[in-house]
Amino acid sequence: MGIADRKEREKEELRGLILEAARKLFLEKGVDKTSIRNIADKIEYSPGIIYHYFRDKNEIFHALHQGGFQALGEKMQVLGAVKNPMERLIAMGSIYINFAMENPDMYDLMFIKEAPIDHIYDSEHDDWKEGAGTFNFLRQTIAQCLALGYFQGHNLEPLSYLIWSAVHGMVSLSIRKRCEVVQLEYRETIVQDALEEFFTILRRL
Amino acid sequence: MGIADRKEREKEELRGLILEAARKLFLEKGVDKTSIRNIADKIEYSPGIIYHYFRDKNEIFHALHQGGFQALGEKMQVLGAVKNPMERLIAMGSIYINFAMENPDMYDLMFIKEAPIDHIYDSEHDDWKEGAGTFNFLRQTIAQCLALGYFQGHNLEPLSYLIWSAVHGMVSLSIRKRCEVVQLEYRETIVQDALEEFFTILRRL
DNA sequence: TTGAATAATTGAACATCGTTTAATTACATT
DNA sequence: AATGTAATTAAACGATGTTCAATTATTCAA
Repeated sequence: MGIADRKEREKEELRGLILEAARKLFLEKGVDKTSIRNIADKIEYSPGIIYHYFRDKNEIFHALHQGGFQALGEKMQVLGAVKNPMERLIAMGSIYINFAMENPDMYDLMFIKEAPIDHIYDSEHDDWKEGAGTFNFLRQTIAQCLALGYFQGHNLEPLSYLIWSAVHGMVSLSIRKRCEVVQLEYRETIVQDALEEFFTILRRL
Repeated sequence: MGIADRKEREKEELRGLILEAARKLFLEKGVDKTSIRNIADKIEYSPGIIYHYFRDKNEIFHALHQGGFQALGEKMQVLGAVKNPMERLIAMGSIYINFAMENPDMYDLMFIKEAPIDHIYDSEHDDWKEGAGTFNFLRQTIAQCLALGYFQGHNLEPLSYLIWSAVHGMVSLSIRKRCEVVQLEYRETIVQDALEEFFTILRRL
């Protein structure tokens, strides 16, 4: 049935339009200030139509946050060239932090916001695939570090979580504007500087 | 003027009632699901009255979040007894994490949510006093560690931010439900275990 | 080509939200 | 008791996410 196919294609097309409009508005104004009616206005459809393509607002931003993981994953590609796992771990930290600081709204959506993670708990398979992939990559690299004798006396899983926590902490405190507590002369570069401290520590372990 | 005094007292009393009702609802349901009308219902007044005591919803939760810092500060009191700054730093980490895990909604309000920090930027003195006090205490302790020869080759301000980031990262990832990426057998105790890893690292520096 | 069936799309409505304001009630003072 | 002031309310405004009956567009069979 060629007609059914075209229908299918058109349906996908509108879905894409919705996502694209949502993405633009989201990057301009953030999740909370992007309303269903905003999106509908942008694509020149009525608000109701959106609910024929997405269960709710959360599902739209879940789809967008997948795009964020795609982008982060692509940035991580270059790490394939770094053979030494310790160097790779350090490069990974830099890429992660850069991504977060360059795309604060997207990072917020991916790692800080309650949405779109809420959505996952209601759906059938309630694991967070996007995050799991990224964390697996981190864990693998750290496992290789351990195998080479780095981080002696440390345990893989908690150490991985700690390292993730450290970089996440730096950027999330910055993104959520808790950095005014840092002395003025350090404030602007505090995330980068703290990251350097962290690298120094990791290299000594 | 005794009457004016009583008026003043009654006004304070109602303000207290609003805050108390807001606090209860907030601890039950979180910030977002606590509405002005909910609070008004609880104290059996009309919603409008709240705006004679608080500029907006944000100001109410700013007041509540101050209470959170008070509570955290009180828990930190015991640290006065710990003379060695390194031990004190470690104890501080435990208290911080315990507070966060025992009062996740309050921690969220204090360190993760956009509100009530937004509110501060609009007000005249745009610094975050509550957070600054806590961070100062951390910085002081780390400064004493440095003075005793710990953490050689590290810089006070970035190191302080890093240490804060690490503990904040652990609890905030947990509170915002990013822990499903951790392997199941470690998941339940991952924050405590990662904290132990962190202590091990700090002690070796 | 026409009529019936199916799908896509809309517009209006619902409940809720934070917030504002004019009107009303309660109270203190003269 | 009348007046003036402060406390309180009810109603409204413009949003929000979401649902649903009604409408329009499209496809299929006769």
